[in-house]
Amino acid sequence: MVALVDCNSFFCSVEKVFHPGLDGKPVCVLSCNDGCIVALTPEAKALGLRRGDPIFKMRDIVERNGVTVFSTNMYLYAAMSRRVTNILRSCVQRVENYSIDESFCYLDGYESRFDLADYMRSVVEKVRLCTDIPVSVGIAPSKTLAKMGSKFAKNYRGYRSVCVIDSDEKRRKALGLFDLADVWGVGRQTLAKLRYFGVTTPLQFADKKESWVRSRFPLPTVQTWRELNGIPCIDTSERAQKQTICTSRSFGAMVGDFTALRAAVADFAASCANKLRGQHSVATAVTVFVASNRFREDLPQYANGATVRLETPTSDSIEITAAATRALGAIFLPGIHYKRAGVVVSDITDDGSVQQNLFDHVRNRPARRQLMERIDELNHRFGLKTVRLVAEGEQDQAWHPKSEHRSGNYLSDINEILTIRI
DNA sequence: TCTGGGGTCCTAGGACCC
DNA sequence: TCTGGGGTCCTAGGACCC
Repeated sequence: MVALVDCNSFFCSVEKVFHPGLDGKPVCVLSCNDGCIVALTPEAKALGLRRGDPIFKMRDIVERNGVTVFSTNMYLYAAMSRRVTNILRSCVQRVENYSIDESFCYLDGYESRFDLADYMRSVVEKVRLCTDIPVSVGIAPSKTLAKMGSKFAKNYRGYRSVCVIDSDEKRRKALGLFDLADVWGVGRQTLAKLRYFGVTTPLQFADKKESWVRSRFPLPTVQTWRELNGIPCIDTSERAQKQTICTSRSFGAMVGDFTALRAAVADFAASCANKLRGQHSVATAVTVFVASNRFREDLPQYANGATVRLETPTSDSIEITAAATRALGAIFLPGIHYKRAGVVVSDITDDGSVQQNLFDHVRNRPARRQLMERIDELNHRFGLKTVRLVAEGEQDQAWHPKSEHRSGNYLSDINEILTIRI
């Protein structure tokens, strides 16, 4: 049996930990650039707000009902996520952190010693006690069923935060009640195709013959079918290294000037290089993409991308930024109001197995590597971008995303630690 | 005025090999 | 009359996830 532990309205729950008094109140967390709603409490949902709504269109509802709005603060959420995962690891031998707010706990061997529901309820209690984050748990023979269980646990108080699907009867009952669109692995396209074939509930889908599914759907959908029938077959183990790394942003204000756009791209490129070093990788391809504001029909539209290949795989900020700047030069058009840009590094390999290049234009790689290490150390100690390339420009630029309601980095920055007045 | 960011995996089709 | 069979690798795009 496997348990899926899911944090309820995670980003909002984190904000509520540090803003007591918001319990039972409508709270929203926004996307980068204060654009859309990405997380909201049930109270906010009840007002008609939805995940994905642009916040400027919802100003009326927000102001009339006193909805508390936060800018996204990923450092804070990531720090809290690590705390939750650590507690799970202290309770269950094998824990796989699946996303920032979800972990799978493998319960093999636990059923002989514990009642699984009781045991996981004690884990929920421990998480609550140590972090004040509410979580919901689904326990089932497969991950897809466990995820389904966690949704039942979240939506019905009777389960007391833990829903177990451990018999065929419970499985069929759950499949009959659950919304097909909410099944893990069923997206918009698959949903439409299933409906076309007359399948409207997870139960109808699970009751099809495997051969019927195989002949009409791609492999991932077949796996979902197996999982719904209680046969575990989805592997969620994390890769040691990411295969592509991307840094992209929408701009706080539109950018028309090449120098300003170049500064943004340099900033993203340096960030990609930093992420590469963080996982001890090097990349061979650097892609830059830019786009105008697709919502402004009154302005000329433009979107393009270009890839530069490097002769020697690298994680050096200077090289990657230079490559990104070249790629940008190839696609930059004057007269466009750019709203978004990004850098992707790909063709990633381990930094311990780099093929040397006889004609390498970088004369002293070991020294450059040390330079990057020193920069990373300084930035870790004194804050991100304390030491940066001149190409990245000043730290206060028009393109920087808006973040007008950000709470402090209470868990990671001594200067932003919570102040309590007694 | 204002609309997110970062990933993985699968598949079909083309290029190429003998 | 009649025009093969079997494979690999790469890439772009689609679908899905959080």
